[in-house]
Amino acid sequence: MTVTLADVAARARVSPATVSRVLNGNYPVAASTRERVLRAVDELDYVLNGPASSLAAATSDLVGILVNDIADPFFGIMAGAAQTEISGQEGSGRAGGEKLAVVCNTGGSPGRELTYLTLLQRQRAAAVVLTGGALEDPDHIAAMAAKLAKLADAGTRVVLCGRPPLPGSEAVVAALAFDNRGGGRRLTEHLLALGHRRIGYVAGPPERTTTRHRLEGHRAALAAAGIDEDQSQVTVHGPYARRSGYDATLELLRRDPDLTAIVAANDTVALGACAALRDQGLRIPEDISVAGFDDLPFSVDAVPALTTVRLPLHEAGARAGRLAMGNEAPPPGGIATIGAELMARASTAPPRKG
Amino acid sequence: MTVTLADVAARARVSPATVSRVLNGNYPVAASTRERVLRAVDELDYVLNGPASSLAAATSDLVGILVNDIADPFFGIMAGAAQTEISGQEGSGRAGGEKLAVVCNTGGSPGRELTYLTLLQRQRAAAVVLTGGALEDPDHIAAMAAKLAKLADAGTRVVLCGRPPLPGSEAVVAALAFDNRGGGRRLTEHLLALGHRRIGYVAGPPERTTTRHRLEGHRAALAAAGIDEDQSQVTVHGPYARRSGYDATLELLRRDPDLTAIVAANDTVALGACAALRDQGLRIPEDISVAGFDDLPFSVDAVPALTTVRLPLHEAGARAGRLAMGNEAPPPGGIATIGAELMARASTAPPRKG
DNA sequence: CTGTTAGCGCGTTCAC
DNA sequence: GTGAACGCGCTAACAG
Repeated sequence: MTVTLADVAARARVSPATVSRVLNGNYPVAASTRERVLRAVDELDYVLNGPASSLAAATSDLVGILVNDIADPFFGIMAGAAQTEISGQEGSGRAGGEKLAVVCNTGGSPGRELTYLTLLQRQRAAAVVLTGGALEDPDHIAAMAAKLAKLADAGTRVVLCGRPPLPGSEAVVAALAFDNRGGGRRLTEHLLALGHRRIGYVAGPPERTTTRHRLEGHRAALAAAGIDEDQSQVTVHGPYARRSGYDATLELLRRDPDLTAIVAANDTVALGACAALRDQGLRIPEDISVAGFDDLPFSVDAVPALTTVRLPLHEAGARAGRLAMGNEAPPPGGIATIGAELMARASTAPPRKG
Repeated sequence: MTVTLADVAARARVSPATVSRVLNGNYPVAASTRERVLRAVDELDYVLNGPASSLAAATSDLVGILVNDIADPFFGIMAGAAQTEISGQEGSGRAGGEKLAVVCNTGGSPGRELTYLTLLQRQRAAAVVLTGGALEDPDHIAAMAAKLAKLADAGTRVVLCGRPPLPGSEAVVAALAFDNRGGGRRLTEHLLALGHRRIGYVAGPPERTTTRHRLEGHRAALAAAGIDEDQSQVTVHGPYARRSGYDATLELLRRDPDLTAIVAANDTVALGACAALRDQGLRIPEDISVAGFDDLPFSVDAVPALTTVRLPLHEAGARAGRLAMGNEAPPPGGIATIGAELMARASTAPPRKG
């Protein structure tokens, strides 16, 4: 039924071992033999049996990329860059020694995250890239650290991209962490410099590193400016979604109608915030300023163009891909912090005098 | 080093076969035995060897989802829905009989598309879902048809989602095609009803089914309204990207400054078009109307809100996932057309008199 | 309900 | 430079 290595060997009048050698290209083979084998492969339309070769070699060419939300370009950009770096730019359809780079959508669920890791472990994946913020629940952290240690132990390269180093797991090849705290601080400093004092904050889901770090940066800037009031009144948490920005903004306005600026957990949330403000008849930035985070492609096209913090998602993803392939030396200590740059645009302006 | 089925069997004082049976849950096993085995699995932290079991069973739990651009929510939404349907909503980290749903980013390259299919074939994937428009190059169509036939032959379920049925391949379980032609026609009819007569069109890349069908719908509406001039003057092709919409719009304005409306290949392109128009000092929709396609989440938040055509991406992806799992009966003839609904919003209005 | 026996298809020592 | 033999870890018949 299905053609095997032995069939190819018979047709090429060589031994199975030789066929294996030309296919893997790791041993010297006479040019004439190699050609004969390749021809037989073509004529028979032979496709290597992945499971069999993985079993025999005790490794596979699978590389998993985990994302929290595949419908969010934040993850799509990183994953795409990593995948390109791993699978190679072009493809002939032949499929030589390529890796199979593959993205897995956890939906932000810790259970699914662990399940995917187990599934990848089961496949003896060559590498795993974890993108985006992590959940800070102690149980989950412990479970993740244990799982990653086991993966690393089995020879799987583990790379973190846009995620802070996991406490208690030195099993990781490299962690590329975004400077969310610094970015958050600079963004709020920008607002403070414009003269804002009453700033609402639409935060991401609690217990996520990304959420916490951005919020900490925000509050650090406020504290440095001598704004010491309790911020919990003007902070609302919610998922990283447009809808959340919309609802939270209405809530913030209800709590404090005198806010002169709103900082959102990310650009998507900021867009929802803008919609809510418009629906309330408020003009941006004349009546109220808005800022986001990430600088996703659509942010520059928003009206008004969104002030935000740029994260080099593409570069980070590509670098993670290279690290996963072993094509780049890990940073010193295995940890690199990736800068976050303020992009001041039209959605922020000085508050109204009055 | 790594613990195997035999280790578990020894610890549970049963035969390897029994362990296999409780793990796969396909044979009756005494409750007491099953519990003993499960405990041993836990104590030993055993993880099934995927390649070995795939080899023995001649099937795998891998399901591939191919997308043209993972950074584009159009694909992200479909892929996410399909993946959820396949992998299940929740996850305990245990990984029982779950499938490993996995998305592969072709970047729109035919070579990479074939490479990924070969890689999935090599893994003996349980199913493959192809999303989005297809390339119309005859060679590529033939190669794809052959490849899909071979996959189907090897027991892999093939499902098309948002892609028209492949001519010459009846190997496909089901094809869910979007009504791009109908949607395109209704959109342009809407513009015509508003009074527009000079309409520019920013098309997608040539030789893509999606591009062609949307354009055909557009032109069908024009023809039905008696507008028979050569449309090639007011049509510009480009990738499905923001930048393309920007550049193409400038080009269209140069060719015909009297355009009263611009139809874009999709919402992302439409956003770029809007940016270009604003940069030219034109107001939307007072000076010129703009329309997109897909109704991605951000489109309703654009300013002004974007008139577009809604595609039920989530539903289509979920259905494709169910079809891939064999959890839903294929439509009659294996082909279903999915409706596209006009969403008339603020970015379109009657043209200026004068 | 459970143990025994064979392979699944390939990579990898060894010899030659 | 090439072939022969063995085993990777598991599932699928068969018994019993």
